[in-house]
Amino acid sequence: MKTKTSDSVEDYLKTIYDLTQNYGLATTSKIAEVLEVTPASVSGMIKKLASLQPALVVYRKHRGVILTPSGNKIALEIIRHHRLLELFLKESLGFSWDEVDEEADRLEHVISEEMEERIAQTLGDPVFDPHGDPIPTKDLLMPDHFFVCLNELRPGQGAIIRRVRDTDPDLLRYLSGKGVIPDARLIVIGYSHFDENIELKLNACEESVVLGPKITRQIFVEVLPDE
Amino acid sequence: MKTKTSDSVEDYLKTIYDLTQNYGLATTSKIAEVLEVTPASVSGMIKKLASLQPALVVYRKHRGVILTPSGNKIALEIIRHHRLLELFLKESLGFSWDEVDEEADRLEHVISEEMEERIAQTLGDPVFDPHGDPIPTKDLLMPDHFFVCLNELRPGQGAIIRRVRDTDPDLLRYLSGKGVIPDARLIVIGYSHFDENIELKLNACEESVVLGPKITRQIFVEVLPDE
DNA sequence: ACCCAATATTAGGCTAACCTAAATATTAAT
DNA sequence: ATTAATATTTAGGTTAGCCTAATATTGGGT
Ligand SMILES: [Mn+2]
Ligand SMILES: [Mn+2]
Ligand SMILES: [Mn+2]
Ligand SMILES: [Mn+2]
Repeated sequence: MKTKTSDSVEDYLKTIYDLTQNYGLATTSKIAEVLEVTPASVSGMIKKLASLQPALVVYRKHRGVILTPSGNKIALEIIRHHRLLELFLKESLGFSWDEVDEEADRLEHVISEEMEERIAQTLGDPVFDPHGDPIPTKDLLMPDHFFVCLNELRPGQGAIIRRVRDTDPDLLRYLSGKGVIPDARLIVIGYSHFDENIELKLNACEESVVLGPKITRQIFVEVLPDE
Repeated sequence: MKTKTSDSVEDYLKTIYDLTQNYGLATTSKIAEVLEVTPASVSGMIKKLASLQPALVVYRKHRGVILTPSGNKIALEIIRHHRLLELFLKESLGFSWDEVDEEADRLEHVISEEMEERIAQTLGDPVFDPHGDPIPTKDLLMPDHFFVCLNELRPGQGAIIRRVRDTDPDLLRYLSGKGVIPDARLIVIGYSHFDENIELKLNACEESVVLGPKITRQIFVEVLPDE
């Protein structure tokens, strides 16, 4: 009887998956930063993950780490739990999109496959979480998504917001206060190459909004064809 | 910043609470049996709980253990989580009453007070869990309940099933198969003092049911006045 | 090509929660 | 009151996951 992987191991694998997607590689210090542990702890855990039977990561010292198929599978299981839970907390219990990440981070490790399945059914097998991140399918395939980063748009271009990075709850609250949320339609009306500020007009609001590059790099959109 | 009590400590306190209610005292070996650890482990944990600041239990060696007010409070918090979760899993996600205990045993440690509150609201501040156990109120008062054990009833007496001990999922499945579930109305039609079997007729069913004392001691009812 | 700052690893330790085996206390039966 | 059976505690040890401090590697700037 194979014993469940620990919460810690699951968090490491999930983090390695995310960093690999978003930065190309997962380094010791990035993992440490995300998980709020010391780099020394990460070195130790990585060594362990690499020497498990079967190995969950491939490790080349000082070169960072990548997931093996086994590690990838566990990561996707946890990410599916996490994103389904986020949506469930929002849709069924009325949480707001800035609160769900923290709660899902704890719940993701303890729900059964049975509960995962019932949540997915209740929500109608959803494809995106509240931040626009894709939810891996039941057989653990990550849906493709080809969104453009908002900081690449220029005046005249129209778009629909599809995804906002979910790492900072304060930013999420700030953005929803301005109507910058998934599915919002917008048109870019200004850009300054000095500070990379982008000014945009949301369909739903009167006022225009100016966002700096620190923010626009966290937002991803579907670009609309010219009218 | 006081750090959260561990899952383990929470399970010990919950178990001590339950044993104290149901048996009058919580002994080392009973705790060990419920938590599926060795008595030696329980001795160690109890010693620790008693020496915490503030103490969570009062411990007299070889005499068992009782909760302090602090320990009681934590136990009731976890029991409130557990029972709200059981009902939520049944009502909102379609779990059956024999599945909810196991799932709630894991979830009870990780839900936030915010989530507890939202679940309670969604369910309309319920008073009983799916097995008829009372749910502590938000300010951690355990509602009184005065039910009679089914094994004390005799032919001619009518009753409504109010509570079934939730310790054995197989028994719960067996009983719901026969219609023996909370809120079912029944009348006792037979009793044998040789084997303490009780025969009863449920309003909802044609057939009568015979239950042995091992079962009737797990079932609690509200006795109806004579007609 | 070399050096240094940034990154990463190793060495050594700690704590929580468990275990087994040995010792001891309690209780029930004579 | 003794003793045997049962219940409990103590002693000693393991494992996972973290920490700090010391050491080693890497890679960019000169
Ligand atoms: Mn997590
Ligand atoms: Mn998300
Ligand atoms: Mn539990
Ligand atoms: Mn219950």
